[in-house]
Amino acid sequence: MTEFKSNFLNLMSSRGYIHQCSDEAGLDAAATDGIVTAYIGYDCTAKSLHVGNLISIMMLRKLQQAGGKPIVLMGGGTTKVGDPSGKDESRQLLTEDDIEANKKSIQKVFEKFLTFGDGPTDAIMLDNDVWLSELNYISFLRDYGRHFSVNRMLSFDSVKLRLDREQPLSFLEFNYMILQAYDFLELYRRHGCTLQMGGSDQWGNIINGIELGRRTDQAQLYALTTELLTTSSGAKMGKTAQGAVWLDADMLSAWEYWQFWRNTEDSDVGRFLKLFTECPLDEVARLEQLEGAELNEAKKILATQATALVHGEEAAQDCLKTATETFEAGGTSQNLPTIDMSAESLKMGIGILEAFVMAGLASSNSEARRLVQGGGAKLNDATVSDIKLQITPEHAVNDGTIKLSSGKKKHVLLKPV
RNA sequence: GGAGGGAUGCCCGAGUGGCUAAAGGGGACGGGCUGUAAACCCGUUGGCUAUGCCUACGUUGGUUCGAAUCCAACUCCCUCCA
Repeated sequence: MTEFKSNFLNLMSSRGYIHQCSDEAGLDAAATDGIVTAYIGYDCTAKSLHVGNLISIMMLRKLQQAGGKPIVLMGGGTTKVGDPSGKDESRQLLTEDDIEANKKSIQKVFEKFLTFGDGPTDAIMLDNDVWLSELNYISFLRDYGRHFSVNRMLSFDSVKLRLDREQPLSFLEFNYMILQAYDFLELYRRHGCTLQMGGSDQWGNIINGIELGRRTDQAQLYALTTELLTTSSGAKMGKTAQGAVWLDADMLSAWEYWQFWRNTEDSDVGRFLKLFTECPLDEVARLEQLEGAELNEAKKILATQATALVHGEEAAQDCLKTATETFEAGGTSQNLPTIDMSAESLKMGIGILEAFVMAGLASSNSEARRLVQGGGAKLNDATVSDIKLQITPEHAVNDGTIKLSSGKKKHVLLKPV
């Protein structure tokens, strides 16, 4: 590991964020001499960011901790174009209304990680739609288009991938990298932003921005990327059965979020503690050394700290408590996800299959039936063997709730009201 | 505008008249082993008021006792030419 002079790069390096840097020495010097202003751009393609975006959010947080100024750039404009990087086919174009709604919803997350304000190192949030939608086609081409060589653009991975696979790449998407390069220049001019960070898939786009800045403004800009995050077994981070691991509590509960981290693979624990928690490095080193089942302690710390950042300390502690009660004491915690049901219909008797669907543990009666037949369905911790079983008020235990489980990990309480 | 190729289940992909709710793989879910891990092994994987019924191979019609498979028109996509 290289030793840096600046707090910023030392922090980034020691916690494993750095994959590639365009000019380590130059950036190190800049970060030592003054406040570095850096930005990361976020697409507005979904209502919430997910775990895959988390590493970059953490980078902005670390930047601020190390005395830099973070800029969160919402891609209100670039989302209208669509980033071809890493996708082998075009996405459906989103409407402007959708983009606007997504943008509003995404913004909330950042307030948990960054301090916004007017001070020199306070974070600011911008939307590139402000300048991109103002552009005049001809003058833009003459002022900036001439700095881009199509020959070179064709060699970029994001483009090459499509061409090699003979997948379509529209001219619209082809322009994405130019717009992203222009963003960097615009942020340099408006806010003195000299560093763009992002995942390694953004490297080409970032370098384009650096080049453009040098050619038009003789600016010295920098790129810093992280490894694209995968688990040790190679799976992309952030995808689970239900879909992405969202950061928004409305889309994924704190409990599920905690469980996601709790189920981290052994070999990822140390790496994730460094990237996704504020756990001191010597403590991480100690936790990493744990063997076998003891490593579960480290996973709980990982889960609780990571959850605290997104959902708050209190929610994280609740999750830890719930998990301990449920998995270690083998009991039933009242903090498990609870679904209300009608007490009236319970009196009439509710079919076990219907109950599993109601609890969200199965998407159809047939799926619930298969779950029962496969021996994975439990009612109050007892395996259900009869698909015709009727649930009645007599099944309500522990405070009048009924516990349904799918497999060992997923539990839901039904509460008659 | 011309010539050719394509559209199949969550995804990839086989299937060219009945044996097809549709091979195979991936993913996912459940079980086993374990530590709420990984790897590995086994099972499941359209829906329903269920020994039956309904829906489904781009859309709409047609041929046929019978169509994912044959025919026609249409929609969308790709490649090459202009």
